[in-house]
Amino acid sequence: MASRGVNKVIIVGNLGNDPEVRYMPNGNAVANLSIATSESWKDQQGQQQERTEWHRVTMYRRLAEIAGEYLKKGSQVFIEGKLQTRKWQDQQGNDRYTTEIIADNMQMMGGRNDSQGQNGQGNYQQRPQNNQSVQSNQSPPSQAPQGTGGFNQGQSAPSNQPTNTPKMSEPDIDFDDDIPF
Amino acid sequence: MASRGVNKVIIVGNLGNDPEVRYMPNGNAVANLSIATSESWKDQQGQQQERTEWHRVTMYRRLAEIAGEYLKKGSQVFIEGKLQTRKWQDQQGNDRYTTEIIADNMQMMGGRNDSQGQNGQGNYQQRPQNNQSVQSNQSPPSQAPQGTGGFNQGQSAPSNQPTNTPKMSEPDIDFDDDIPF
Amino acid sequence: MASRGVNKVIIVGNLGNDPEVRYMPNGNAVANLSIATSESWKDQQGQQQERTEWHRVTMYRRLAEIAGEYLKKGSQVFIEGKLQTRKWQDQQGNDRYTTEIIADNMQMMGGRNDSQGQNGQGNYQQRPQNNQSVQSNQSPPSQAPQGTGGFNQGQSAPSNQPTNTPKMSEPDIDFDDDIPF
Amino acid sequence: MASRGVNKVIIVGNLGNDPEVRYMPNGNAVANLSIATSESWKDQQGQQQERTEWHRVTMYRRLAEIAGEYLKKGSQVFIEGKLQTRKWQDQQGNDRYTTEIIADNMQMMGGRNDSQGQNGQGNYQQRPQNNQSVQSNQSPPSQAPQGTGGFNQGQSAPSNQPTNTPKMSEPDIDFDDDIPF
DNA sequence: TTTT
DNA sequence: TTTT
Repeated sequence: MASRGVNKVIIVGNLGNDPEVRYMPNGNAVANLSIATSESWKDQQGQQQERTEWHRVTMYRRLAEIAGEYLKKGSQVFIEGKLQTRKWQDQQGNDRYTTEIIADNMQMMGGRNDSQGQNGQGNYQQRPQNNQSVQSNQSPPSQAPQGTGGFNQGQSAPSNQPTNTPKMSEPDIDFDDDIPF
Repeated sequence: MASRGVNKVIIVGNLGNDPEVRYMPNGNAVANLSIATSESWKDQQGQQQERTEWHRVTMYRRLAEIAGEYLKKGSQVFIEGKLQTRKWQDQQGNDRYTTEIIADNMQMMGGRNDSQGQNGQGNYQQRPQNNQSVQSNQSPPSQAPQGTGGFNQGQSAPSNQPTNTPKMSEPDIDFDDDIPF
Repeated sequence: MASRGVNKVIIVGNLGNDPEVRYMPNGNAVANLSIATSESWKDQQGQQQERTEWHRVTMYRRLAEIAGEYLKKGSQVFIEGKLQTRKWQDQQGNDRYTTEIIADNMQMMGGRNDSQGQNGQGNYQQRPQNNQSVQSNQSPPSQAPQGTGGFNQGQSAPSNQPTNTPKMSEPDIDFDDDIPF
Repeated sequence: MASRGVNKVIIVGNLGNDPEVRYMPNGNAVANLSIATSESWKDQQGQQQERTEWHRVTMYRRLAEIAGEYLKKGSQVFIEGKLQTRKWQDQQGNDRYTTEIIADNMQMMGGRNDSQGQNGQGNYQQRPQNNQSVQSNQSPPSQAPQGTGGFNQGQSAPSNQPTNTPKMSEPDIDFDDDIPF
């Protein structure tokens, strides 16, 4: 109910690979995504520079299933979650630490990146089957006072379907053995 | 379950007045807070400038009760929520709009950092009695999927449908005359 | 340099109309966008409910120009900015208040919404001419567009010094009659 | 100017130790902070559970100096920044990765809410030496402590304790053996 | 109306 | 290692 602190991460980036979805013994899904965000700037010499940051994102349950179904390599996605560093042992028995973003909210961007119908986009939040987690942002209309309604609500409609998303950077190959991420 | 879009606000500021707490017919608490954030900068003349922004924040249920109990004029607080503009009519019958931050997460600041006693500070998130809304950030160890099955729901979660969503919103009557904020 | 408080808004939504871009006497661009975010949930009766929230977003300088060039009705966009409520007088001389999101960072989603090549997407932030980094939250009164001319305009904001900051943003003339948004 | 993606972290937590401040050859300060955020919940058995997450935070220049001057073990602070994972080699020559939060905005919490004196609190953001505004998300390589001296390393540096940090940044001597964080 |  |  009460905790001390805020631990929030928000990223908008592209998947370097298709999501990896596994299932727990209890049937819950777990998805691992590798998402890239990049920033570019000019250095002192006026040279354009770019740096790509790869984020390891983990999702559970329904969110994991949705990711596995709608996201793929190259997909652009908005992720909201928290940071979590877990400890593990490598083959030599050394302690290792891997930091991941545990997602609790996801918004697929750009609709179709494979150009078809319209869909495959939307905001999904953790919404445990029993009644756990979740997020409030979208929670019911909390106080929803509205009333009339009126205009504009049509909502605007998005569009952006034809997203020919990209090759993205780096093949992102490898990620071998010992590397936690 | 799914929504399109992200609507998030994060502020850290000070209360301009003690929280105003009211109770709905159904017994739920509603709190209204006026929170200031300010920024300062130097203008071209090198003059120090400052601008204060006042935010109208609304909280419901448990969060409202906690605010009423622990916050007061001058308190520094971290608020996370969403924007919501509601329409109302002024005395002349004109449509008016007021934008508020509907909070779903609160972190009282200012614990003792000067090493003395301790006090009421901590992070509180919407955690409806029935089991609605809420936020995930703090949700149980969300990563913790494995294992059993159900668990986790402990607090964290909310479940979105069984949301006894509420009438909540209460007409929001009152708020006097003409001033929206 | 130092300010008290944090005032941050993050939304991902769709434009309800094409951006409205105007130019200040000093040549700086100002763009007004109407962006929708929506959330859906099931009420107690199990009925699917939806609520759309419309956000008024204002951008300055370079960001405004980019918005005018690449965004259109329906475009999905990520916006980061701060809340700002400005006071104005309606025709009856009554005080009115309108809350806007002053954007300092924008990320066009979904690449092409018109289906062509790949592009038209990317993250743009307020970035002073000298080419530093920037962001507005704390930045000087990023909204501060007006005034002279010159500098900083690069994009909206930053620079913390030469900001001819302002007495708030432009009168915001125009916007018709009575409706604040 | 333009980048693809958003990489943002927001935490509110307490320092586990006094900040470690070092200076680069070029005179720029670099601070390493270890900040804890915790969440609590009840497990299936109704047992109160708690999990603490430790975040490694790195700041540069002015922000680093302010942190060194005003923060200390136990201080509560709001941090906004971006995630950055740097690669380094351990003694066995294995690749290791450490994820840090490169801060570009800081708000010291805990001013007096109990009405007494006043103190060192406030929001400080990255503000390049030339005195512009700044922020890092998009900012150029904000970590890029320009100037000479091996700049950019700026970023890697830190390590707050056991970091066998890497070549990257600065000598970054010390920091023991194998543990990255 | 807060805070610095 | 913090904090509650």
